[in-house]
Amino acid sequence: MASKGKVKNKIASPPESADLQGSLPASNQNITIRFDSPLPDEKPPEKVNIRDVAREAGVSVATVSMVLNENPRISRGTQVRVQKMIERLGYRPNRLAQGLSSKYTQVLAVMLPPLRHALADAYFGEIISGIADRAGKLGHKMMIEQAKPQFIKEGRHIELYERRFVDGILCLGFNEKHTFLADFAGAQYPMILVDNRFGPQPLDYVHCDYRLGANQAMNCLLQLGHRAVGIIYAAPESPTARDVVDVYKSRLGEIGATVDDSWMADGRFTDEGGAAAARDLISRHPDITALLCGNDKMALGAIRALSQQGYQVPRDISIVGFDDLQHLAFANPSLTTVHLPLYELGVTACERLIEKIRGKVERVAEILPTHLVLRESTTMVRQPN
Amino acid sequence: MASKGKVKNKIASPPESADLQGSLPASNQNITIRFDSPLPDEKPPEKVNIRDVAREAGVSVATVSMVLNENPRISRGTQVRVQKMIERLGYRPNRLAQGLSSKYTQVLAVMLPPLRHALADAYFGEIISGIADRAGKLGHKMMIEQAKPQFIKEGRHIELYERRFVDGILCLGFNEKHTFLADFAGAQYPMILVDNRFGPQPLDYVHCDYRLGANQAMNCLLQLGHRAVGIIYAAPESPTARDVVDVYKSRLGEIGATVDDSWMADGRFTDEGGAAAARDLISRHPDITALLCGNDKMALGAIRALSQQGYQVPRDISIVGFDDLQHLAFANPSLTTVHLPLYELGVTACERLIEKIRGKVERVAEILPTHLVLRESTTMVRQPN
DNA sequence: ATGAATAAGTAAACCGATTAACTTTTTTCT
DNA sequence: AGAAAAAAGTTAATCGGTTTACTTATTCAT
Repeated sequence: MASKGKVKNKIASPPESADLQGSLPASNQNITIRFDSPLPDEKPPEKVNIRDVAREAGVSVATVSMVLNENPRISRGTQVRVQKMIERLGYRPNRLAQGLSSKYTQVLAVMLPPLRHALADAYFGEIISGIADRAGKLGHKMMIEQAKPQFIKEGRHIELYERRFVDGILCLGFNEKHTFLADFAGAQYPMILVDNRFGPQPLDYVHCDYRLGANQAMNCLLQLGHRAVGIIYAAPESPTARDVVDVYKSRLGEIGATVDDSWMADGRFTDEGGAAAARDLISRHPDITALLCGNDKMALGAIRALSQQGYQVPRDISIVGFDDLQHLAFANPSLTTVHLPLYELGVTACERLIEKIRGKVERVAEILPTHLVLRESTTMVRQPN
Repeated sequence: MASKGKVKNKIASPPESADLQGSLPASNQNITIRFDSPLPDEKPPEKVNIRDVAREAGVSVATVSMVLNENPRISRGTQVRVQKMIERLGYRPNRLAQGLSSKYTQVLAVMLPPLRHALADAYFGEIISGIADRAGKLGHKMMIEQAKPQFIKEGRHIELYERRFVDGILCLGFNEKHTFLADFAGAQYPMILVDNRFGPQPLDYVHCDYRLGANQAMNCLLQLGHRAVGIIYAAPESPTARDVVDVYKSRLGEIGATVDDSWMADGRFTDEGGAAAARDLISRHPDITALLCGNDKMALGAIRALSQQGYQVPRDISIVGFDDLQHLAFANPSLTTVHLPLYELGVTACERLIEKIRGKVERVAEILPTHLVLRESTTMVRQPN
């Protein structure tokens, strides 16, 4: 039993790794030079292929291949012998050849919307980290694509499969406005929509429980006595974003608070959008006491805008965000926010995608729980004196 | 596409349709749908390969291949005829096969340090955006790898080439402490170090002109009358980071200002690191009037720490950063900073790498100019009254 | 005219794996 | 003991391109 410590998939938590000691790959230690080679073995850049291994090990090419793929048809003895030779020769199977003759490329693509800073975004970054880690662990590589209009128009997203660049795609940051997603409907090509659903077609998805999150946020605000609560939302084309608005409305409705569009403003997911939305809301409702924000960036923008107008957070207005981005934990005031398990979301989406690739047929529709992180940007409503 | 009428297979779909879909690849002839669909948009999932194209176009496989590769040996007439057939059949060359028989995979890797949020970092994001855009334009795909210690230890960075995953690698965010970089020295495998140099070996690199940037920053501060200037640096193992410190020291030295280690603090490139460093410096030198920061994040941390201690920026202390990250232009106060052409850096690095891949041998050692962006975090030194 | 050079294609050998079908040996079952 | 089944390999076809060497038809220069 070559117990390779095959760790079964747990949803791992983010690694701490900061220290990187690039130790030189000390070339295989078992070099055991028998004859007196005066020169320390220079490296002949001869690329060794599967045939070389087969010849040296005295078996057929097929056997080597089967050893490589851990085919149980090979006996333990041969397995070990061939493995030894593989290491001795430093053989690395050519992935192009493997992909050509097998069904899989072992590559996934992460598709991002064509936003200017999608690649620098903490929200995406967190999800992608999860994807990258799990993909690596499962022996897959990860490509990044941005779905520019031109790219889609030319059908390059489908080309990704057809030309055998990738086995599957994870789509981040899209919504129902992105109609090209329907191209993935036939189950023809493995794709998983991450952190959203898609109404028009039953696509596979994994997303955070925005309804739960919204409830947690509203629980918090309501328990603190807030009744005049505004919302800064974004992307009404996004089902998960609508979930938040729905919950917001119904929770306020339940307690008989007025809730109409004048309490809602679109912050377009951005910093400045959030700021503008906050200014809007405060001017329409000077008596507003709390703000629910669709993401942390907008929450931050709102806080900034409000404090520039002389309001203090949380004394005058409480703010709750969504995301729980790391670097905002240190903001001032630090942000009360709904924690989205973004890293785990990436991990899960990646796992499901690979299962799909391997042939699993069940529909993927998974929803991960959120929780509220209470920090400084919320407090009890001020009693009107 | 237009008519969404026909809902695709629900679980319980009529046997008839299931039958039609599921089986018999036998008659790949047009299954002329008699319904009201005017265009028999048959979607034969038959994968068409180069042989099919050759047969249909009445030429040899070699000719098709040459058309694909725009080989001038093919006459204009044939070229057009074959191209037409390629489009008619919707042929897409299999990249694995292309890679296997040609020298190139058309894939690049971006290697990042194993920092927890490397993928969510605005600095990396900006560079990667440039890389992605240019790579796409030049017909290359982009992979992302994080150089975890284990990854390096197992020699997987070299494996990337040996197994033909990629043609070349761009290394971001590494410094001289990352000794594995020496593995790329032999010019054996195309690699370009981005935004740094590497002392121990003559590696190819492209980086921003940190010396110029530091001079621009110091010009600004000195012209504003500052003499008591501290510096928050990071990663002394990084040549470009040392450039900044060098310039800082020599510029202050020139005007006879005292400059020793007590004016310098390591902010580890992070927000909190910058804050801690600022607190340190201010306690050691309460009379400090300006702070040069190695990046925007540390500058922001410093501003926050200082204002928490009752100092006002820029009234009491001027701050200059490095990077010019987009989302910081809206900070309060907005940050005076040295603009690094990160997007262009990515573009350039990508171009150089692809040239290397194509066989160019000259050493790559390019340095891109910076400029100062004057905003609100700097002002004239207060006259000691 | 005529041999040489050029243009435009083609045939076939690769590239380096996987895998279906088959063979040979060893076990198992009755 | 003898037939059937399982175990452990091997052979050869295949994946889908690129590229070298070779062929044939033209064009060119003298």
